[in-house]
Amino acid sequence: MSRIRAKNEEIIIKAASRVFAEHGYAATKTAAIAELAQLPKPNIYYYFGSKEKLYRAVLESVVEPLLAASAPFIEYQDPVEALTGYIKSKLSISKHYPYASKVFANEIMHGAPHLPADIIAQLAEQTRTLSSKLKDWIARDLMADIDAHHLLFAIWSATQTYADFNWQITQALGKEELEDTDFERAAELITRMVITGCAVKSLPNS
Amino acid sequence: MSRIRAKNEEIIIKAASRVFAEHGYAATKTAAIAELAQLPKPNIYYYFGSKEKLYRAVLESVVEPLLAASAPFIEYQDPVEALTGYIKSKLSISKHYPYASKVFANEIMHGAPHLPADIIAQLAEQTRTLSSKLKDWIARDLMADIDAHHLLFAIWSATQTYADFNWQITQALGKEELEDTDFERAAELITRMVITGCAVKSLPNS
DNA sequence: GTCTATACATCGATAGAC
DNA sequence: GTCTATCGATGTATAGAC
Repeated sequence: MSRIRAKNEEIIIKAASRVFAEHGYAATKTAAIAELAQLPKPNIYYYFGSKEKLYRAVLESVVEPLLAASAPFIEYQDPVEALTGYIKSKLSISKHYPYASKVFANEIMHGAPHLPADIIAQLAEQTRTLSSKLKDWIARDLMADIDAHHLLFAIWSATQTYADFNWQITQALGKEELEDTDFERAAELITRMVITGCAVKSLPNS
Repeated sequence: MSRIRAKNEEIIIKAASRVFAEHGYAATKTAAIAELAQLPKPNIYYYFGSKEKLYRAVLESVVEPLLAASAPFIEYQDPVEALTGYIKSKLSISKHYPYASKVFANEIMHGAPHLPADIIAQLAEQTRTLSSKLKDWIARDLMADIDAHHLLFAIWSATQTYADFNWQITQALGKEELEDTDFERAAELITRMVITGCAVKSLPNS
C-alpha cells in the first residue's frame, strides 16, 4: 500500500466518521464526505468501493479504542481502583472519540445491521469477562450482591450518554460544548453511585 | 374530523412509530409504513401530506407520555419516594413505549433537527423543574451534595438504555426479549445507586 | 492515481380515475 | 375518501479522459 493511499484513506475515514455520526448512515451523502475530506467524490469509491464498505471501515476503526477502554478493569485487582478507572476510561472515550461513539451507538440502536460478526463476538466476549469479574468480587464479599449485567448497563449508558446525547446535555447545562470540568463532575457522580451505591470495598491487603 | 379519519391516522401513526424506530428517519420508506399499516401509500400522503409531517406527528404523539413520566417527581414530597417513583416511571416508558423512546433518542442524538421549538421548550422547562427540586433537597440536607444535572443525566441514560439499546441488552443477557423481571432488577439497581449512592433521606416527619 | 460528466436506481410525491 | 399508475428529484456509482 502506497503512502498516498494510506494518507487518503485516513483522511476519508476521518471525514466519514464525522458525517456518519452527525447524520446517520442512510442520511449521509457520499458527496458530503467528499466535500469534508476535500476530495472528489469518485476518489471515495476508488479507495473504498462503496458507501457501505466505507461505513464498515469506519465501524472497524472505532472498535480498538472501545475495547481498550476496559483495560483498567482487567489490570487492577482492587475493585475500587478497577471500577473507578473503568468509569474514567469510558468517559474519556466519550470525550475524545465523540464521533466514533455516536456511529457505534447508532449502529447498536438499530440492531447492529452492519456490524461484522467477529466484532460482535469480541464485544460479547468482553461483556462476559467484565461480568464474571464483578460476580467474583460479589462472591468474595467485596461488593454488594447486585446484578452484574445491569450494573454494566448502567455504567455504559451513564458514560456514553455524554457523547451520544451531547446535544441534550449541552442544552440542559446551557453551554455550547462540554468542558473538562463537566467530565470531571460526571466521573465524580457516576463513581460515587457505583462505589458507594454498590458498597464496593478495597482489597484488605492493599 | 370524521371517525374514519381519526381511525386511519391512528393506524398510520402506530405503524410509522415502529418503522421510524427500527430504521431511523432517512432509512424508512413511506412504502414500508403503508405496508405495515395495510393501507395504500397515497393514503399516507392524503392524511399527513409528507413523510416529514408524518414524522413530526409521531414525535408529538410521543411527547405526552415522556413528559408525564416526571409526575412522581412532582407529586411526592418525600425525596426517597419521589426518586424511586421517577426511576420506576422512566423504566416503565422504556418498557411500554419502546418505539416512541427510540424515535426520540434518535432525534436527540442528531441534534433534534425535526423537533418543534415548543416541545424543546417544554423539555427544557421540565429539566429546570427537576434540577431545582434536587437542589432544594440538597440545601435541606436531604441528600448528598451532588451535581443535580449530572444526576438527571445518569437517571435518564440508565433508564432509557433499556429501550434505546435493547439489542445490546438482550444480546448480553442471552435472551430474545426483555422480561418483567429484567425491568425489576434494573429498577432495583438504579434505585440503589441513586438512593444509597447519593445518601437520599426520607422526610423526617413522615 | 485523479476527476468530469453521466448513467441508473430508488424512493417521495401526485395526477387523475373511481 | 380511495387507490393505480407514473413522474421527477435525489443520490449511488461508474465510464472514460487525463
